[in-house]
Amino acid sequence: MELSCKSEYALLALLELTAHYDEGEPLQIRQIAAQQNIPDRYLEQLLATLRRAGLVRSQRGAKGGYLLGREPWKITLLEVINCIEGLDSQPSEVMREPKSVEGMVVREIWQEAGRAADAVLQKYTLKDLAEKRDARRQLDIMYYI
Amino acid sequence: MELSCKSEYALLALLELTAHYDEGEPLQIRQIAAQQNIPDRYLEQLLATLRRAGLVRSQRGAKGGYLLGREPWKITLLEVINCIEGLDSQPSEVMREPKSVEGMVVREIWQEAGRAADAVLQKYTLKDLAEKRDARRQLDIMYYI
DNA sequence: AGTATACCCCGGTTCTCCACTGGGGTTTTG
DNA sequence: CAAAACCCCAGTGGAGAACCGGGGTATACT
Repeated sequence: MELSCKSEYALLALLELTAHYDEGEPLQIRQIAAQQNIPDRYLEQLLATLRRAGLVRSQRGAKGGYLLGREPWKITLLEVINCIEGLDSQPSEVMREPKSVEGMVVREIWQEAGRAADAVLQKYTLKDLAEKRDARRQLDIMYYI
Repeated sequence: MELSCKSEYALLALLELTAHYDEGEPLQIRQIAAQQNIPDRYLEQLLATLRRAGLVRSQRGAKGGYLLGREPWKITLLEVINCIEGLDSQPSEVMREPKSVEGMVVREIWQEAGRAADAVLQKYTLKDLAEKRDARRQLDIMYYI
């Protein structure tokens, strides 16, 4: 399980949108990028991908920005990484055909392992992640005292 | 879960060694490479790595070659991929520190997903893989008739 | 002994992909 | 109408994967 920079940035950005979900006002790319230490021009591309998948909504023009496309407890981590990592990694898997029986069997095991990992990512939502973060923050304060 | 070329080659080679495990005579790189369509000079490097980890034994000189280091049912797929993929991928994970609380939480979830995938790879041994291959071969024959 | 056949070690090369940057648009608010 | 934001497309630099090659060393067979 490799966590690509892309996926991490996307999750951090969505987590930031989750934190401000109740306010109902859009968050700007600049603010998200500054808060999470993400290159803003790069984040722009990721948000565009997330928008096409409906995970975020955008509001154009001055005072514009981004909002979550759905409630935070209805967006799973699996959706996010499938959206971000999905399109370009699938053709590379398809193009190299297993060509031998051994290859087929190996692939099947790999798919089983992948499904096991996906199951974990599917049971967590953005809300879960935000709650975990809050709990972690409380812990940090206690240790500080 | 990406299956790298390296890992697949290593598994196919070990599977070939498993098939000839009872004979007790070493298999040469050339034979393995030809049988599984692997570039032989590349396979050489992978076998060297597997040898340093004790997963295979080598016999030098004429009539030399490679043998499994242990019984096929005592080698798990997880060991193999950790051996092959392990050393160079870990420093890249360590070097980028999470730096934010959000980053930490995301990493933890990712590790949980990784452990779920590893659990699958750990429950399969080379013997299991060889049996799966044989069962698949039988199926192919039945469909052919 | 000598030679052919294997493994062994180290380095280089090519190619692809990721992370990132930049230039120009278009839409909306004030 | 101008500033602020999103939008689209294209390019670049570096790292790593896949692969190739040269030269060495150990061992079996004759």
